[in-house]
Amino acid sequence: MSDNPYSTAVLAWYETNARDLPWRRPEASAWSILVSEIMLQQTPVVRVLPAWRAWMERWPTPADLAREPSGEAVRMWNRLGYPRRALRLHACAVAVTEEYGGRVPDDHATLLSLPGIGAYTAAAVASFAFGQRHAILDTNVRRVLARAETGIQYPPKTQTKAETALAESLLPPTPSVAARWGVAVMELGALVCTARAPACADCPIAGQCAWRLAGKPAHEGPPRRGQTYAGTDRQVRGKLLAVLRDSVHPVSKDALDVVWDDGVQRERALDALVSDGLVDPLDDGRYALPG
DNA sequence: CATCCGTGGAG
DNA sequence: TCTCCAAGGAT
Repeated sequence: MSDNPYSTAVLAWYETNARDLPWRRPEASAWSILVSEIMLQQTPVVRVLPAWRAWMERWPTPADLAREPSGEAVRMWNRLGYPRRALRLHACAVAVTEEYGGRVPDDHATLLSLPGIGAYTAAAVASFAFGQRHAILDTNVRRVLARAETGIQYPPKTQTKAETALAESLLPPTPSVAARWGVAVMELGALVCTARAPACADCPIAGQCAWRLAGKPAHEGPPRRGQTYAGTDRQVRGKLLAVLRDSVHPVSKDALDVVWDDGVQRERALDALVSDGLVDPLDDGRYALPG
């Protein structure tokens, strides 16, 4: 096994162009890296930065977070989106504190067993925090590999086994190099090989990119349609939760009812929030963030 | 495996 | 305005 054909160029590019993100600094704890990865799930770096700083200042260790009620995590999460992540991060803190002596586990399988941590995040923490050799396959890497290797503009909508195999085949043999490679390809996708307007002129592997060499053929097949948001239960959930987040005290049912006209949809959304553990229905008929 | 789960910014 | 997309995970 030897390093893949891109690694030297990509690693050199990363050396010069990497962003100075706080969770990449040498002094960043494994826990702070884990927190950043949860926050970064489907959320842009620029929005995570201030949230991560405030979060780590308030709760520097998993034990600090674990002794808070989960509702405080939901409140602190503010408007980062997908608030179930806050709940799972809190559950993660509890598990790390109670089952692993307050230390973030360093093996992939154990990380994978923690709440809110899937294949990508487990690999990311094992690689970025502990320098291990794991394939990093996030939306950025998928796009880079789709273009450079497969020669298509966009990766498939859902991740395939072929993509996983490809990412693993490109992994440099030495763990420390592999870890560096993973974050470097991700950064290349985030800064150069972007979804809308890739800056091929600035790309260190443009000369070896199958998609570019093929003349950048446009995406084939049906348009990659994302779900619409307006009018969905997600929007209603967001409005309901915002009321609770912004109130120090439990709120009356009336205070929740005003945020959405359609009563059927509103009740469905509220029930779902309760079911998810994001909202706590009190005995007196009011509602609060979970205690 | 397809769908659901928030939010905000860029083009 | 409207569409697309941003370090995914759980079911």
